[in-house]
Amino acid sequence: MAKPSEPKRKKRNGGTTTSRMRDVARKAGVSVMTVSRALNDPDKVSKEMRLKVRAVVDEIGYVPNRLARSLSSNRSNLLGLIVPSIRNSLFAETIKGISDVASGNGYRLMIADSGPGLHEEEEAITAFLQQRVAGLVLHNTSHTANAIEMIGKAGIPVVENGNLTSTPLDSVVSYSNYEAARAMTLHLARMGYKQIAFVSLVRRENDRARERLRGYLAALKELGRKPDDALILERPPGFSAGAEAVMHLVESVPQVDAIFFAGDVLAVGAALECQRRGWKVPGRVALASFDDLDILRHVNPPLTTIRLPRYEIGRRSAECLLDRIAGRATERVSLDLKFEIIQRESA
Amino acid sequence: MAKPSEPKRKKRNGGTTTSRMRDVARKAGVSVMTVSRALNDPDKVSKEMRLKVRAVVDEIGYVPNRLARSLSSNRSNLLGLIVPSIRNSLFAETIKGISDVASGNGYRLMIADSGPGLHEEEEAITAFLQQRVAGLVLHNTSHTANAIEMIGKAGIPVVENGNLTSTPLDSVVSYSNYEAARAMTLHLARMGYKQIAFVSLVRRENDRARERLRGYLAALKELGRKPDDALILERPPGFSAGAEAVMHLVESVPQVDAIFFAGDVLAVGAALECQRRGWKVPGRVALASFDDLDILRHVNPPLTTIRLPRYEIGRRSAECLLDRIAGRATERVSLDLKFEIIQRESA
DNA sequence: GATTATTGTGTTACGCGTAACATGGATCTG
DNA sequence: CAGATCCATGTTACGCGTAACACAATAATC
Repeated sequence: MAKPSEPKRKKRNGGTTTSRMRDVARKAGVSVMTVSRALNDPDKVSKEMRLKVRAVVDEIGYVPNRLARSLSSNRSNLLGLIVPSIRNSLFAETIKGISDVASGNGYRLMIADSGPGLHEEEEAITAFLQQRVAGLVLHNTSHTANAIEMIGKAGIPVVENGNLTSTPLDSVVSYSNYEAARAMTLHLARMGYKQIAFVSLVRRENDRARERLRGYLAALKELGRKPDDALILERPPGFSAGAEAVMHLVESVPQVDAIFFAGDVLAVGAALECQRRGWKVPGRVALASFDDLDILRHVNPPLTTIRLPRYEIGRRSAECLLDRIAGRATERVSLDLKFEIIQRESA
Repeated sequence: MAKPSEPKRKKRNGGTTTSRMRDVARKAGVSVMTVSRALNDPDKVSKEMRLKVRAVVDEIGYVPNRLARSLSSNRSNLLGLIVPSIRNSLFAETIKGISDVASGNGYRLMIADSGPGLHEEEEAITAFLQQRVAGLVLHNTSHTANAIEMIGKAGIPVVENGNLTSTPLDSVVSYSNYEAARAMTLHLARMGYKQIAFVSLVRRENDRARERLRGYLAALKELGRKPDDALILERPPGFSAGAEAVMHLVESVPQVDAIFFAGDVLAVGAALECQRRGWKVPGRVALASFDDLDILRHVNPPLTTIRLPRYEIGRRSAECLLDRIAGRATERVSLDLKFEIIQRESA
């Protein structure tokens, strides 16, 4: 009987008092452990216990505390995702893929926008490790030394998915930017284009853009053509930059007959600009794009592009992470989800 | 001397061992409390302590455990955001606004995609409350009864930002979908259009779309016009649906002279479709859009639309939340960030 | 029917930090 | 110089759960 009276709680913020597992236990007349089991491992308790506990939980509106659970069990249900730009709709598909798998398995997704910089990525990684995420998805495939070390120490699985890097931190689920750019360049050459320009995002600190340029250059080499600096541009993201780039190229290098926009929505901006000016595509200049944006099919003419399995990349990345977290898989994965050239009318 | 030997740790997952504050304390020859203070409240410790602790932290690569901190202090640094569709680029700006403010203040953002359903939103809310988020941003302004009750019990600040609802759960930072749709409809009427069609997303479970329809109908009423069911459509999101809608309207109701696309990228799809078919815009039919997508400026002709302060909504939502969390503000906020009609060539 | 497994529940000891209070010395105060 | 005040640090007691083990009651085994 002389049960030591409940220790008073450390402190509580003002009015509202969230109920604890202990409150459920008391009300149901069982131990907290039984409540814990009834909620998280129902097979371990008898049916009547399960029902009684559930009833009390519903009655008092108990919301389990994941923080405490994670701390105690040393397992969190958080996944971290870091993308260079949340604004960029290209990532939306991948995010959705990750999000679907995560929430379908009881995991929650934290998203950080690192901007283009590696240092900001490191900060985001630090923050996520502090939250003790169970796994990380990184879009970048290059990182600061510090970031690499921290991730190594943390011992959590990581999937990179911006490029099929040959030197992943851990696992990689992606496609080859190099091969894709190379394939498109060769494709354009096969279509008969002689002067193929290449426009990408700014390549500094952007390994995808660099890989694409490598692929373009490799294709030129295979074709026995010399790269021409005047045909290689980099531009900030956005429609306007694409519009500007096509104007610039057509005017400054009149013999250009095809432009390969290797990133962002540049190609769309270019296509719309051509249309506005009444330039025939591909008559005046052919256009090709890199990303499988829905809108590419709807502009006039529809744009030749590369279809990338972005949703699938998200899905498989998350699955890979969860497999590793659950211990179902222990090997690093290097998964090439390929790409596909979609031939439409613009080139 | 007879210090009771370190209790062995409960359990550790295999190889990697994350260091604890205790390890830092031992190595620095101070108490854990001093370490805690040196890291979180530097003014409370002497300069030499601060430096010594920092040095040890760097040396052993200690990563503070936010889970433990949050649990112990009863304060988390997590914000939850629930949007109907992560895929939809409209939300990207708002997400960025929230994300910028959050990470600038040491908060982390968890994002859930609820889909169009209220029930899924409730699930996401539950999950976030389990993580003990410090605040919530909801795009929806209608919720299940259960969700409302849970949020009430949790006692955390909430900002809704999809519509300037007059019956917010707590605070609201948004614009009036009703007023915006009404204003655009009146604007189109002033431009001389007589038969103005209205196309929105599916209105069931989408209060924004319903509000916009209300605004459209209110404007018609003010104009002394009778709504015509044949001129009111709902469509799924996407370019194709917009393209289909414009064709459908022009063919089934030949006298239509303007179409107000009140949602998603429908208007863009419609504009591109008109262009493909060589229909003059606004000659054959005028087009107007609801959202301030960058691309609207680039299609031909540029689309008349409504500019919404989406980034600002995100930013102010997050600020409002943080003010409430920090106790800097205790009052509910109802902030109307307005909208602006952008007159371009399509109408 | 005694012995061994199985099942259901409770007990104890943490997980990793922070709040609140305690302590000892330096500084101020009149 | 006694007493009040401050400052830097330590001690204790939790926050809210789970892991691991203990234990009693039931079921399976021969």
